Amino acid sequence: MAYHTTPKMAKRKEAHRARILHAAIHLFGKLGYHATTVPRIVRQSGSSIGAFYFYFRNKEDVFAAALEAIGEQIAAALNKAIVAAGDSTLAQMRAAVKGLVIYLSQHPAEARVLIVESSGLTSRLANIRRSIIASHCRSVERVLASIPHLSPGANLKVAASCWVGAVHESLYQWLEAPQEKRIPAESLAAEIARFNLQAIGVREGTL
Amino acid sequence: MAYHTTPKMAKRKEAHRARILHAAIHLFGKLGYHATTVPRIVRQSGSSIGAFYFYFRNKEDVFAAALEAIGEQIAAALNKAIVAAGDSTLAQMRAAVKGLVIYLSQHPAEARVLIVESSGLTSRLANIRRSIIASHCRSVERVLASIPHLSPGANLKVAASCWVGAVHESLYQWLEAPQEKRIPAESLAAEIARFNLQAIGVREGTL
Amino acid sequence: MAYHTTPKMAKRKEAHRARILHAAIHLFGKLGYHATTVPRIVRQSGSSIGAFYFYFRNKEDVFAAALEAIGEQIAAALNKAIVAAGDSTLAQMRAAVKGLVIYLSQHPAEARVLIVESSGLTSRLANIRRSIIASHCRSVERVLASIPHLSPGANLKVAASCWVGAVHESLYQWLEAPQEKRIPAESLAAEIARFNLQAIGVREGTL
Amino acid sequence: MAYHTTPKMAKRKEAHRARILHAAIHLFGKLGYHATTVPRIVRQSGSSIGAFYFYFRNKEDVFAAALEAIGEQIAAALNKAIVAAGDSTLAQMRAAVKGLVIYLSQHPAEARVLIVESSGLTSRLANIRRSIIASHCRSVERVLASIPHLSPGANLKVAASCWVGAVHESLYQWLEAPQEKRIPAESLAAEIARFNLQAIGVREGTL
DNA sequence: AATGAATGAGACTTCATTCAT
DNA sequence: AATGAATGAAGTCTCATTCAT
Repeated sequence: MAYHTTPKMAKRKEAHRARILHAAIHLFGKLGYHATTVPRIVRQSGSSIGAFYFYFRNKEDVFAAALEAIGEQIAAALNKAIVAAGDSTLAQMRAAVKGLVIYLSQHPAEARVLIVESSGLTSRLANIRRSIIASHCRSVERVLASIPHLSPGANLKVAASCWVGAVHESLYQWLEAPQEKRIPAESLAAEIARFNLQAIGVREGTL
Repeated sequence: MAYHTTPKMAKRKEAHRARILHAAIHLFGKLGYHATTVPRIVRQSGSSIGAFYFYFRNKEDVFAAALEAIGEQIAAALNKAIVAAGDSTLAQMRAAVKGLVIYLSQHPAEARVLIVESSGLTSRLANIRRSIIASHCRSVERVLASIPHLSPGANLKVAASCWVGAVHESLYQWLEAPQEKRIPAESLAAEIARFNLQAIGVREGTL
Repeated sequence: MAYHTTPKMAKRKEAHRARILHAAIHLFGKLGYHATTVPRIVRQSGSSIGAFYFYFRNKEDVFAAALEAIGEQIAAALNKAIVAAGDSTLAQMRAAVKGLVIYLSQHPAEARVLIVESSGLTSRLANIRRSIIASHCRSVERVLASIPHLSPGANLKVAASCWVGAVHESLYQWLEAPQEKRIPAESLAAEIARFNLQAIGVREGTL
Repeated sequence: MAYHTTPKMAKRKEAHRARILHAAIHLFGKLGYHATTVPRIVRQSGSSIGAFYFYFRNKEDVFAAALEAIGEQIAAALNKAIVAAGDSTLAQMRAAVKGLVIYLSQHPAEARVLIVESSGLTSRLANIRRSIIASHCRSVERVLASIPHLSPGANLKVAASCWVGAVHESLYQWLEAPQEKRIPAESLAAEIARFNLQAIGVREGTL
């Protein structure tokens, strides 16, 4: 009766949890927090209500997990893009904007969860959202601080939030637009990068 | 037959409706759409459930009315600020950003309803929100188009959404911050204006 | 200030009441008791809620009035048909069945109110319905009693209710059928008359 | 994965559903559709609101289920009565009328639901009611068609609806009468049978 | 580890009726 | 006579969560 938790079982467990989480992100992105019901997540993931509450404390908990997973995925995507951009700070900044835009445009459910659906919920979720955004902002702020001559006297915190807001709102509108009216994700990324870089004093062509 | 609808009664009616709408905006801003229940709006406004449903078809309907009222108030505030700024296009742009930021910082409930709480709801509400934002974006776009030499080759639609996004996100974070950590609204406005103007090629000191 | 109730005013009053009652019958017949709301009756009749409650105590009251009016109209129609049929008892019976069927087929709203919609309501309304039906039954019973040799030993009360039930159910089904599937009202009347007359012992061709 | 739905549990489930349905029939018969509220069905059945909506989509749905259950019970009762009557068509017809009357007089709730309370509701319910009645009518029609010499030239559809209407209206009045005023159910059945058989040309004493 | 029947608080909404004008 | 704004009781239904199996 005293089972050992074999590695195989642990893997199955993890897979089951991941399946539920994945379905949840999909539905949260498509329907929003309130329209996504637990039974529906369960149906979509081919799991059961019991299993759902075994792996997650409650509905808020899956949303929190979803948000955190999205935050990590974005951080990873950004890192990869930045590393690939080489040593130039400006190239890295441009790569970061583009990396974020491209990643989110390719993962619309995740993008909607983060940008659209995570506002106006409980304070715990608001906190998680805020900490993800804040972490992005701090990254931007750090880089801005490393090239201080570009925008002397500016409040870097505000600049960083403007930077992030520009990315989010543009993406939001891009995601809401019908597929056939969208410009290519790459062009979108380039435009946003230009706007943000120029806003902090980088001239086109400069590096 | 119809001389029973006196002007005095019509005025009372309008006042009653406005009272409910006002309470609704207050609560939507404080609690969000879902946590704001009809009974609570009724209690807050000192009205009755019956009156609520006499003046509004349903909860979605008050939210729509709130959103539209906010859109109009903002448009009016912007207009006033722009007119007061004189004839210079740049002065007008700076005034517009400042006007919007100042207005929303002084009406936090309205700001939260528009920026934070109006996402992730029904598609009807998403449409109303979108049309308000789109109207702001078009205003920005129009002005950007009037000074084309500043940012040659840029996609004005994207630039406009970046511009609006920068305002919203900064304000969002400002509103979420505890009162004692906030910088003055005027400084916030100035910083955002600087970011946005520089992003479209306007150097500090230029006019 | 002390107005006299002139005859002209009394007539107007009566007309107003009749207009409401007529609209009510129309709607009760089309939608049933519960789906027919007071505001809808008011709108349909071009009256006002206040006027409605001036002329009728409440909703049940209009339904009662409708039922009574229908009862009277039917009684009148029957009388007319019977008188027109001459002195023969059998001819009168046949005329009565036909008169009822024809009348109701030409007044479908009234027919539905009486046959379909007046069941399953309050006990007061059930009583009114019952008394109308009972009055029909008594008429039938009386005639049956006047030709006792035809069905010796039969319980006339039961026979009368069978007779009335035959008329109602056939009409009900006729009314529910789509227009294009209906046989002519005259044929329907003739068939029902034959069924009922034969049931009490009258051979086809006999008079 | 699915070995958790044991037969024992399935049986409990079915019993729970049946308990609710039974309580619903009882109340619909006593109070009618509209006066029967879901909370009341729940209280009567010792169940819970949640369970109610687990087993039935909504109130209309229980009524539909009730109507269908009643239709099946009646069909079964009729079948039994007819089989017990032997091979003679006339004996079968008499047995059918008696079987129906006796069954309904012994199940007054079911009788009221079918005859009294199922009119004037939603179109879905009207359809179910109609299909039950139509099935009775078709049975009658079929038998009538098998003895065509008795009523030459008659419209069998109309005759069948008269036949069924006679049964229903008599029973309706019998059920509405206070217990002490009722004639025995057997007498009622005999009288109705006589009326109906004679209506289609069967003389008393003939077989 | 897994299942899904069961619960009930609480949301939204309707509509008959009243009453100040 | 007439109006229609105002009321609130009461109804239907959803859904996150628990717990016996």
